[in-house]
Amino acid sequence: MLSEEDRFKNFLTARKLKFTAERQAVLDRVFATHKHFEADELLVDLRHNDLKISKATIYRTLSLLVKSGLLREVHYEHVHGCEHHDHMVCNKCGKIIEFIDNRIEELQIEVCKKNKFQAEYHRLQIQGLCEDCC
Amino acid sequence: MLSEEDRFKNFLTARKLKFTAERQAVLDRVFATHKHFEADELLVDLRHNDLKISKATIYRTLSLLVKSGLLREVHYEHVHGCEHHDHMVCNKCGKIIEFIDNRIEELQIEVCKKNKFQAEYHRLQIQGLCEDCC
DNA sequence: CTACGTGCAAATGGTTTGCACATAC
DNA sequence: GTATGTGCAAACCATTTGCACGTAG
Repeated sequence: MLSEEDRFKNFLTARKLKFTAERQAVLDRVFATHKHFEADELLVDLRHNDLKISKATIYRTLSLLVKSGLLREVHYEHVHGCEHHDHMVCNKCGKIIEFIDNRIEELQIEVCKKNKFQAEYHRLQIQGLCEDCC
Repeated sequence: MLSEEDRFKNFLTARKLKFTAERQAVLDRVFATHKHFEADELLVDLRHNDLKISKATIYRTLSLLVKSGLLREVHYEHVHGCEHHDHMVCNKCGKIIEFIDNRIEELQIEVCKKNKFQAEYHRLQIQGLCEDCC
Protein backbone atom coordinates (compact mmCIF):
# COMPACT_ATOMS: atom_id res chain seq x y z
CA MET A 1 0.00 0.00 0.00
CA LEU A 2 1.31 3.46 -0.87
CA SER A 3 2.33 6.00 1.76
CA GLU A 4 0.49 9.30 2.01
CA GLU A 5 3.48 11.00 0.48
CA ASP A 6 3.50 8.69 -2.53
CA ARG A 7 -0.22 9.07 -3.01
CA PHE A 8 0.08 12.84 -2.89
CA LYS A 9 3.01 12.83 -5.32
CA ASN A 10 1.03 10.68 -7.73
CA PHE A 11 -1.88 13.07 -7.50
CA LEU A 12 0.36 16.06 -8.18
CA THR A 13 2.22 14.44 -11.05
CA ALA A 14 -1.02 13.38 -12.72
CA ARG A 15 -2.05 17.03 -12.76
CA LYS A 16 1.37 18.40 -13.67
CA LEU A 17 1.62 20.07 -10.28
CA LYS A 18 4.85 20.35 -8.34
CA PHE A 19 5.97 18.81 -5.08
CA THR A 20 7.53 21.72 -3.20
CA ALA A 21 9.19 22.02 0.18
CA GLU A 22 6.10 23.83 1.49
CA ARG A 23 3.78 21.04 0.36
CA GLN A 24 6.09 18.46 1.89
CA ALA A 25 6.09 20.34 5.21
CA VAL A 26 2.30 20.57 5.35
CA LEU A 27 1.90 16.92 4.38
CA ASP A 28 4.35 15.77 7.05
CA ARG A 29 2.74 17.88 9.72
CA VAL A 30 -0.79 16.80 8.81
CA PHE A 31 0.01 13.11 8.96
CA ALA A 32 2.33 13.31 11.97
CA THR A 33 -0.74 12.99 14.20
CA HIS A 34 -4.02 11.12 14.12
CA LYS A 35 -6.07 13.97 15.49
CA HIS A 36 -8.46 16.40 13.89
CA PHE A 37 -6.84 19.76 13.36
CA GLU A 38 -7.31 23.36 12.27
CA ALA A 39 -5.38 25.36 9.68
CA ASP A 40 -4.17 27.74 12.39
CA GLU A 41 -2.58 24.95 14.41
CA LEU A 42 -0.58 23.96 11.36
CA LEU A 43 0.72 27.48 10.94
CA VAL A 44 1.86 27.60 14.56
CA ASP A 45 3.43 24.13 14.37
CA LEU A 46 5.28 24.86 11.17
CA ARG A 47 6.55 28.23 12.33
CA HIS A 48 7.81 26.56 15.52
CA ASN A 49 10.06 24.42 13.38
CA ASP A 50 11.62 27.52 11.80
CA LEU A 51 9.73 27.14 8.58
CA LYS A 52 8.62 30.21 6.74
CA ILE A 53 5.28 29.43 5.19
CA SER A 54 2.33 31.70 4.57
CA LYS A 55 -1.25 31.08 5.58
CA ALA A 56 -2.24 31.26 1.93
CA THR A 57 0.05 28.36 1.06
CA ILE A 58 -1.28 26.28 3.93
CA TYR A 59 -4.85 26.79 2.78
CA ARG A 60 -3.91 26.06 -0.81
CA THR A 61 -2.12 22.87 0.18
CA LEU A 62 -4.97 21.70 2.40
CA SER A 63 -7.29 22.22 -0.52
CA LEU A 64 -5.06 20.02 -2.68
CA LEU A 65 -4.99 17.32 0.01
CA VAL A 66 -8.76 17.35 0.09
CA LYS A 67 -8.95 17.11 -3.71
CA SER A 68 -6.46 14.24 -3.63
CA GLY A 69 -8.70 12.31 -1.24
CA LEU A 70 -6.10 12.16 1.53
CA LEU A 71 -7.98 14.56 3.73
CA ARG A 72 -11.62 15.17 4.43
CA GLU A 73 -13.10 18.51 5.31
CA VAL A 74 -15.90 18.31 7.82
CA HIS A 75 -17.38 20.61 10.36
CA TYR A 76 -19.72 19.03 12.83
CA GLU A 77 -20.14 15.37 13.58
CA HIS A 78 -22.36 13.51 16.05
CA VAL A 79 -20.76 12.23 19.16
CA HIS A 80 -23.39 9.59 19.99
CA GLY A 81 -26.26 7.84 18.46
CA CYS A 82 -28.37 6.59 21.35
CA GLU A 83 -29.12 3.32 19.60
CA HIS A 84 -25.89 2.06 18.19
CA HIS A 85 -25.13 1.02 14.62
CA ASP A 86 -21.97 0.71 12.64
CA HIS A 87 -21.96 2.05 9.09
CA MET A 88 -20.85 1.32 5.58
CA VAL A 89 -20.69 4.45 3.44
CA CYS A 90 -20.55 4.23 -0.34
CA ASN A 91 -17.89 6.59 -1.69
CA LYS A 92 -19.74 6.96 -4.98
CA CYS A 93 -23.44 7.39 -4.26
CA GLY A 94 -23.20 8.19 -0.55
CA LYS A 95 -25.59 5.41 0.48
CA ILE A 96 -25.32 4.40 4.12
CA ILE A 97 -25.82 0.78 5.16
CA GLU A 98 -26.27 0.35 8.88
CA PHE A 99 -25.24 -2.87 10.51
CA ILE A 100 -24.52 -4.33 13.88
CA ASP A 101 -22.52 -7.46 14.53
CA ASN A 102 -22.51 -8.66 18.09
CA ARG A 103 -19.28 -10.58 17.67
CA ILE A 104 -17.50 -7.35 16.73
CA GLU A 105 -19.08 -5.61 19.74
CA GLU A 106 -17.85 -8.41 22.01
CA LEU A 107 -14.33 -8.22 20.67
CA GLN A 108 -14.26 -4.48 21.27
CA ILE A 109 -15.22 -5.01 24.89
CA GLU A 110 -12.43 -7.54 25.16
CA VAL A 111 -9.86 -5.19 23.61
CA CYS A 112 -10.88 -2.39 25.97
CA LYS A 113 -10.53 -4.65 28.98
CA LYS A 114 -7.09 -5.72 27.82
CA ASN A 115 -6.04 -2.04 27.59
CA LYS A 116 -7.79 -1.05 30.83
CA PHE A 117 -9.81 1.42 28.78
CA GLN A 118 -13.28 2.41 29.92
CA ALA A 119 -15.28 2.84 26.73
CA GLU A 120 -18.08 5.36 26.55
CA TYR A 121 -18.76 5.23 22.87
CA HIS A 122 -17.42 3.71 19.70
CA ARG A 123 -17.83 4.18 16.03
CA LEU A 124 -16.97 1.87 13.18
CA GLN A 125 -17.25 3.13 9.65
CA ILE A 126 -16.34 1.18 6.55
CA GLN A 127 -15.92 3.11 3.32
CA GLY A 128 -16.02 1.63 -0.13
CA LEU A 129 -18.42 0.88 -2.97
CA CYS A 130 -21.91 -0.47 -2.55
CA GLU A 131 -23.43 -3.23 -4.65
CA ASP A 132 -24.92 -0.79 -7.19
CA CYS A 133 -21.75 1.23 -7.64
CA CYS A 134 -19.16 -1.53 -7.98
CA MET B 1 -30.10 4.81 27.19
CA LEU B 2 -31.39 8.35 26.73
CA SER B 3 -32.34 9.80 23.36
CA GLU B 4 -30.48 12.82 22.02
CA GLU B 5 -33.52 14.94 22.78
CA ASP B 6 -33.62 13.82 26.40
CA ARG B 7 -29.92 14.37 26.82
CA PHE B 8 -30.19 17.85 25.37
CA LYS B 9 -33.18 18.70 27.58
CA ASN B 10 -31.29 17.53 30.65
CA PHE B 11 -28.36 19.69 29.67
CA LEU B 12 -30.59 22.73 29.18
CA THR B 13 -32.54 22.20 32.39
CA ALA B 14 -29.37 21.82 34.42
CA ARG B 15 -28.31 25.26 33.22
CA LYS B 16 -31.75 26.85 33.48
CA LEU B 17 -31.90 27.22 29.72
CA LYS B 18 -35.08 26.81 27.72
CA PHE B 19 -36.11 24.23 25.17
CA THR B 20 -37.57 26.29 22.33
CA ALA B 21 -39.15 25.38 19.01
CA GLU B 22 -36.00 26.62 17.26
CA ARG B 23 -33.73 24.40 19.35
CA GLN B 24 -36.03 21.44 18.76
CA ALA B 25 -35.91 22.04 15.00
CA VAL B 26 -32.12 22.21 14.88
CA LEU B 27 -31.76 19.14 17.08
CA ASP B 28 -34.16 17.13 14.92
CA ARG B 29 -32.45 18.17 11.73
CA VAL B 30 -28.96 17.49 13.04
CA PHE B 31 -29.78 13.97 14.18
CA ALA B 32 -32.00 13.11 11.23
CA THR B 33 -28.91 12.06 9.33
CA HIS B 34 -25.66 10.36 10.17
CA LYS B 35 -23.54 12.55 7.95
CA HIS B 36 -21.17 15.38 8.65
CA PHE B 37 -22.77 18.74 7.91
CA GLU B 38 -22.32 22.48 7.70
CA ALA B 39 -24.31 25.24 9.35
CA ASP B 40 -25.45 26.52 5.96
CA GLU B 41 -26.97 23.19 5.00
CA LEU B 42 -29.06 23.30 8.15
CA LEU B 43 -30.36 26.74 7.29
CA VAL B 44 -31.40 25.59 3.83
CA ASP B 45 -32.98 22.39 5.16
CA LEU B 46 -34.92 24.18 7.87
CA ARG B 47 -36.14 26.93 5.55
CA HIS B 48 -37.31 24.24 3.12
CA ASN B 49 -39.63 22.96 5.81
CA ASP B 50 -41.21 26.40 6.15
CA LEU B 51 -39.39 27.19 9.36
CA LYS B 52 -38.34 30.72 10.01
CA ILE B 53 -35.06 30.55 11.83
CA SER B 54 -32.12 32.92 11.73
CA LYS B 55 -28.52 32.00 11.09
CA ALA B 56 -27.60 33.43 14.47
CA THR B 57 -29.95 31.03 16.24
CA ILE B 58 -28.57 28.08 14.31
CA TYR B 59 -25.02 28.97 15.31
CA ARG B 60 -26.06 29.53 18.91
CA THR B 61 -27.84 26.20 19.05
CA LEU B 62 -24.95 24.33 17.45
CA SER B 63 -22.69 25.84 20.07
CA LEU B 64 -25.00 24.51 22.79
CA LEU B 65 -25.02 21.05 21.22
CA VAL B 66 -21.23 21.07 21.25
CA LYS B 67 -21.16 22.15 24.90
CA SER B 68 -23.66 19.43 25.76
CA GLY B 69 -21.36 16.81 24.26
CA LEU B 70 -23.87 15.70 21.62
CA LEU B 71 -21.90 17.19 18.78
CA ARG B 72 -18.25 17.55 18.01
CA GLU B 73 -16.73 20.38 16.05
CA VAL B 74 -13.86 19.35 13.78
CA HIS B 75 -12.38 20.65 10.61
CA TYR B 76 -10.04 18.35 8.76
CA GLU B 77 -9.62 14.63 9.30
CA HIS B 78 -7.43 12.04 7.59
CA VAL B 79 -9.09 9.76 5.13
CA HIS B 80 -6.48 7.00 5.29
CA GLY B 81 -3.53 5.93 7.26
CA CYS B 82 -1.54 3.69 4.96
CA GLU B 83 -0.74 1.27 7.75
CA HIS B 84 -3.95 0.49 9.49
CA HIS B 85 -4.72 0.77 13.19
CA ASP B 86 -7.87 1.21 15.14
CA HIS B 87 -7.89 3.78 17.94
CA MET B 88 -9.01 4.37 21.48
CA VAL B 89 -9.18 8.06 22.32
CA CYS B 90 -9.32 9.25 25.91
CA ASN B 91 -12.00 11.91 26.32
CA LYS B 92 -10.14 13.49 29.22
CA CYS B 93 -6.44 13.63 28.38
CA GLY B 94 -6.67 13.03 24.63
CA LYS B 95 -4.28 10.07 24.71
CA ILE B 96 -4.54 7.79 21.69
CA ILE B 97 -4.03 4.05 22.06
CA GLU B 98 -3.56 2.28 18.75
CA PHE B 99 -4.59 -1.32 18.42
CA ILE B 100 -5.31 -3.91 15.83
CA ASP B 101 -7.31 -7.06 16.38
CA ASN B 102 -7.32 -9.51 13.50
CA ARG B 103 -10.53 -11.14 14.61
CA ILE B 104 -12.32 -7.78 14.29
CA GLU B 105 -10.74 -7.26 10.87
CA GLU B 106 -11.94 -10.71 9.78
CA LEU B 107 -15.48 -10.07 10.94
CA GLN B 108 -15.56 -6.79 9.02
CA ILE B 109 -14.60 -8.62 5.86
CA GLU B 110 -17.39 -11.07 6.52
CA VAL B 111 -19.96 -8.32 7.10
CA CYS B 112 -18.92 -6.58 3.87
CA LYS B 113 -19.27 -9.80 1.92
CA LYS B 114 -22.70 -10.37 3.40
CA ASN B 115 -23.77 -6.87 2.24
CA LYS B 116 -22.03 -7.14 -1.14
CA PHE B 117 -20.01 -4.08 -0.13
CA GLN B 118 -16.54 -3.57 -1.56
CA ALA B 119 -14.56 -1.98 1.25
CA GLU B 120 -11.75 0.44 0.50
CA TYR B 121 -11.09 1.66 3.99
CA HIS B 122 -12.42 1.42 7.49
CA ARG B 123 -12.03 3.22 10.73
CA LEU B 124 -12.88 2.08 14.23
CA GLN B 125 -12.61 4.55 17.04
CA ILE B 126 -13.50 3.85 20.63
CA GLN B 127 -13.93 6.83 22.93
CA GLY B 128 -13.83 6.73 26.70
CA LEU B 129 -11.43 7.08 29.59
CA CYS B 130 -7.93 5.67 29.71
CA GLU B 131 -6.41 3.90 32.67
CA ASP B 132 -4.91 7.10 34.13
CA CYS B 133 -8.11 9.14 33.82
CA CYS B 134 -10.69 6.68 35.18
C1' DC C 1 -43.40 38.57 35.64
C1' DT C 2 -38.62 37.81 34.59
C1' DA C 3 -34.85 35.69 32.73
C1' DC C 4 -33.65 33.73 28.69
C1' DG C 5 -34.13 33.47 23.39
C1' DT C 6 -34.61 35.42 18.86
C1' DG C 7 -33.90 38.22 14.66
C1' DC C 8 -31.50 41.77 12.65
C1' DA C 9 -27.50 44.15 11.29
C1' DA C 10 -22.93 45.39 12.41
C1' DA C 11 -18.37 43.63 13.86
C1' DT C 12 -15.09 40.09 13.75
C1' DG C 13 -11.88 36.92 12.07
C1' DG C 14 -10.87 32.84 9.26
C1' DT C 15 -10.32 31.73 4.23
C1' DT C 16 -9.68 33.00 -0.55
C1' DT C 17 -7.79 35.65 -4.29
C1' DG C 18 -5.04 38.98 -7.45
C1' DC C 19 -0.62 40.21 -8.39
C1' DA C 20 4.46 40.41 -8.76
C1' DC C 21 8.33 37.80 -7.80
C1' DA C 22 10.45 32.94 -7.11
C1' DT C 23 11.28 28.19 -8.39
C1' DA C 24 10.57 23.19 -9.94
C1' DC C 25 11.00 20.64 -13.96
C1' DG D 1 12.61 29.03 -20.39
C1' DT D 2 7.93 28.39 -18.93
C1' DA D 3 4.33 26.95 -16.24
C1' DT D 4 3.35 26.53 -11.61
C1' DG D 5 4.05 28.12 -6.60
C1' DT D 6 4.64 31.55 -3.04
C1' DG D 7 4.03 35.63 -0.02
C1' DC D 8 1.64 39.67 0.81
C1' DA D 9 -2.35 42.38 1.40
C1' DA D 10 -6.90 43.22 0.05
C1' DA D 11 -11.44 41.03 -0.64
C1' DC D 12 -14.71 37.84 0.78
C1' DC D 13 -17.76 35.34 3.54
C1' DA D 14 -18.86 32.42 7.58
C1' DT D 15 -19.48 33.16 12.47
C1' DT D 16 -20.17 36.01 16.48
C1' DT D 17 -22.12 39.75 19.01
C1' DG D 18 -24.99 43.93 20.77
C1' DC D 19 -29.43 45.40 21.09
C1' DA D 20 -34.51 45.75 21.25
C1' DC D 21 -38.38 42.96 21.15
C1' DG D 22 -40.57 38.20 21.98
C1' DT D 23 -41.68 34.18 24.89
C1' DA D 24 -41.06 29.88 27.94
C1' DG D 25 -41.49 28.67 32.55
